[in-house]
Amino acid sequence: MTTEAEDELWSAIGDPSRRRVLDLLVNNGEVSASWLAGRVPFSRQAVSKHLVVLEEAGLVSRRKQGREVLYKVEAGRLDQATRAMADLAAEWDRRLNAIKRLAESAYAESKEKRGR
Amino acid sequence: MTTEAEDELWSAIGDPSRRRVLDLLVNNGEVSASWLAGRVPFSRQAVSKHLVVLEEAGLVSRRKQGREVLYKVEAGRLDQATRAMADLAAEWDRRLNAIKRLAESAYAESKEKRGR
DNA sequence: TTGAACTGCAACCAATAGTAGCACGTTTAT
DNA sequence: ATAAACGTGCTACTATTGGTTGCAGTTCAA
Repeated sequence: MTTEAEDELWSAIGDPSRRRVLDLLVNNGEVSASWLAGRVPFSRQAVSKHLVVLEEAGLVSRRKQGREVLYKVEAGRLDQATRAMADLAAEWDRRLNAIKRLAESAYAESKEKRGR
Repeated sequence: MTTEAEDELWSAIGDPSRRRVLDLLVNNGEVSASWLAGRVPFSRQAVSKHLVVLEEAGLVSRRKQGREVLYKVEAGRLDQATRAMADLAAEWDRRLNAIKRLAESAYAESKEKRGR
């Protein structure tokens, strides 16, 4: 279930700081590291490092324009990532509900025995 | 959007090792740290530390029985966590699709102009 | 009662998120 | 044309944290 490639996606998105950066990119299109740094409680260098990680995970791409570098979200890859997240969530839900039903039927059975 | 309490959930689930531990707990009910350590590529102490984090995030609870300590998933809290994950994924999807539609209509417009 | 199993605690190591400072390239203004 | 200003990247440094080993304390069983 937890493959290595998916782990890269998870740890990219799992980090709170990177999630903030990603969220800013999703909502603002194509922007620079400095612009992002102005909207986030840590330095430009930290933003830049996170962008490297996100780029290695394929979640963002860069484009140099003059003296600045613009970053944007790779929609397809992010879609794949959110799908994986939703899948795991659904899988856990499924298991937990199965266990819950087991517990309820066990309770009903014991109740029946007590009543006998 | 990204509150502090939710960040605790995310970084709890975002870590690959913790996700493996959680997955084992979801699939096996109530088990001990040593049992978990036997099914995971790191030591019992590492498992134990992860369980502390998961417990502080409210995702698991502990129960002492004789000389061993049994852990189990707190279904309600995990449900809340997976819901938050799905919500963020949906939100990103929504934004990306909106942007995609914008781009397509802009393309159609430029095409129309070129054809004129 | 002696030994084995399970846990918790402390010390230590390695990786990484964060910082600050400097050097380099590009734009802009005088 | 040249200097100032802006944006970026690189390096060194610190702090946090995931991981390890070793040891001591409990509980169960022979």
